Amino acid sequence: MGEQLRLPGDSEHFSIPYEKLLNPAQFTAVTTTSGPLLVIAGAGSGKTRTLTYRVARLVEAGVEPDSILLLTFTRKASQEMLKRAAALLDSRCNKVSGGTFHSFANHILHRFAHIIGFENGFSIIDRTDSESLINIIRKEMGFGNKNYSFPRKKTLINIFSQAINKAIAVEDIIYDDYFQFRPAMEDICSLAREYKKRKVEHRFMDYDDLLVYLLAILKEHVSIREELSNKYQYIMVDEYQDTNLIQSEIVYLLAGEHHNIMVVGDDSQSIYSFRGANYKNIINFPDIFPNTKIIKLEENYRSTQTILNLTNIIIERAADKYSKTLFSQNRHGQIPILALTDNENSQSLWIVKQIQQLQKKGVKLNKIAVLFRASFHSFDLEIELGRKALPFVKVGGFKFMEAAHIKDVLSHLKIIVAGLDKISWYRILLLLNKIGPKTAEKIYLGLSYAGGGLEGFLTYCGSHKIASALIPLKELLQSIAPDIMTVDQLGTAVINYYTPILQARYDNYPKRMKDLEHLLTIMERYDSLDQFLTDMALEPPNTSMNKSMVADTASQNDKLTLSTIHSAKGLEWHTVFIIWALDGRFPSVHSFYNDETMEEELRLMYVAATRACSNLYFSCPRQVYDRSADMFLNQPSRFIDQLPEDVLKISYI
DNA sequence: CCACACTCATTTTTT
DNA sequence: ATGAGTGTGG
Repeated sequence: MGEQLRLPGDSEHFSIPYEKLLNPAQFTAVTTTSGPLLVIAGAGSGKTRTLTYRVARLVEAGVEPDSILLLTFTRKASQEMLKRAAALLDSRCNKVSGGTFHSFANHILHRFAHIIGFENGFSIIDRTDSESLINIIRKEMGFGNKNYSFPRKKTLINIFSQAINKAIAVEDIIYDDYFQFRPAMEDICSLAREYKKRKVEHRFMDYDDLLVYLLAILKEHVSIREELSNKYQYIMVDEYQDTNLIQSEIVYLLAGEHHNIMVVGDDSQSIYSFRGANYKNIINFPDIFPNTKIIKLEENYRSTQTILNLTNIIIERAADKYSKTLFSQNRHGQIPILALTDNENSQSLWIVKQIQQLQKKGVKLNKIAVLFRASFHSFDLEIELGRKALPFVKVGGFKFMEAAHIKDVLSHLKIIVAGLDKISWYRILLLLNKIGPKTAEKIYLGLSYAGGGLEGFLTYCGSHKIASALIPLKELLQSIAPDIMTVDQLGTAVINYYTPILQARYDNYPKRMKDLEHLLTIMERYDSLDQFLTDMALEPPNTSMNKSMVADTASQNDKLTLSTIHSAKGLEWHTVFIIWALDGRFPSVHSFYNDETMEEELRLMYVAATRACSNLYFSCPRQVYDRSADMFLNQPSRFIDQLPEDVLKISYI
């Protein structure tokens, strides 16, 4: 265990001077290539750097690139790391297997789909699709019309998803966390069963299914598990604190044959429990893999010591953690400031003023970020920024792929690939005049009776009234030849057809039209419609502007960032503003009576504050009334309240 | 019976 | 900016 990989040459023959370029802890992490390894990487401690060098090291030592598996939180992260590794060493690093758990699962399941009963493949449905399907079923089964309250579709999918990701029965989730829906328990459970059944019938997989089926295959088919484990001889998992139970089991089985498994993470930065992430995975890792070597990276290369003094205090209050204290060589810096303002708007104005002053001092806008707990927290600020013509990009919150008009266009494309996709047919049909839910159901039944797909639909004839309503759609689908047309030709055809509908439905259609043009430019890069749709479900672009596609002029790149804290994970800025640092907003009132949720809010504040390199500001209005909780919020966030003057300065605006 | 226009409420975080 | 619920009119 812990023995170093020795291959022809040994260390003096490595072309990269690892020892010189890394600090001692990083160097040990990079050169410990066999056996289980847990790296606790504090914020800004060079985690990405360590992973990158480790990939290069393995490849340089002669390991086949595609037998290295690098699992990351976003595909962007893995591409970035492999790109950097390739720049360090050579292009072999680009052949390393990598991606998110979900994209990896998709890749494997594609190969073994027949084993789990998906002989004809499957398509991936995103969260909104799941919601629509649940809603369709709910209406069919007549739930929600009774005298007790029934959860809305968002809540339902949350319940189902938590049940799966935490391996808890739906009944128990309701009993523990959704007490108000206990009268509807029976209905909810049968809805859950029906949802599961319906997904199989339609060959749909939601995000959770990807992981569940992968785990099932690994568990039940020893030969496949061994084959995969032998193929992926070196496994690395980034952001391990945000994995859930299923993911940790997948990792365990994949590493089963060799235990060459390195996980990197920071239990203090676990912020995804709402989707089943469990920071205990990282705490328990050494128990699951005996003889785990543990390395802590504690030197911070990002922030000044004045910022770390504050963040260390914040995280000290966390109950259960690998204790670590970050330190920086950068001793001097400005003490973080908490600004108390009269109300929400004066908070926005204060932020704008600070940003303008920073600009005068020569700080570029793209070095500044405003972070917040929930995406609607920035609405007022967005208006003020607009007034002062300060350009910004917003990350997180409402997503490009979830906008109604994008989903509309995608639905038309989906029925070309999967002719019986009920979710998409519904969506398309409801766009037409004279067609509501009932008629849509009728048409759907008719076209599936006729064999489904384009042909089924084209041969379907309903009553006169229905037939005339369907004429434009039939014309579109008649003109489409999926085998001959390119992906963007198909997209163009659909968008041309959809444009009049868009104009009739939305006052702001020019803006939405631009989004559709953007969608087309993405489609141009694909030569398989199926692949395009899969990627849109698995790795949707999360801002409406894709940086790599815009010419890199200085002015276009120099924008302020507005971001949810979740979306800011792993990033850093010269100056960071954390707005709404108000007790009740952050932490949110929803977490007041739940210790575990409160702990997570604390970690979230830690993540936010550790994004800052030089300047860190908090702000909050002195008092606001919260209607839903029926209380006045008038205390700064408990995570930064009552701190000594030399750690946090308070400023009354 | 069914579509549609209108109202009101409601928003944590996301692969 | 959407979703659910309600009343009207076809």
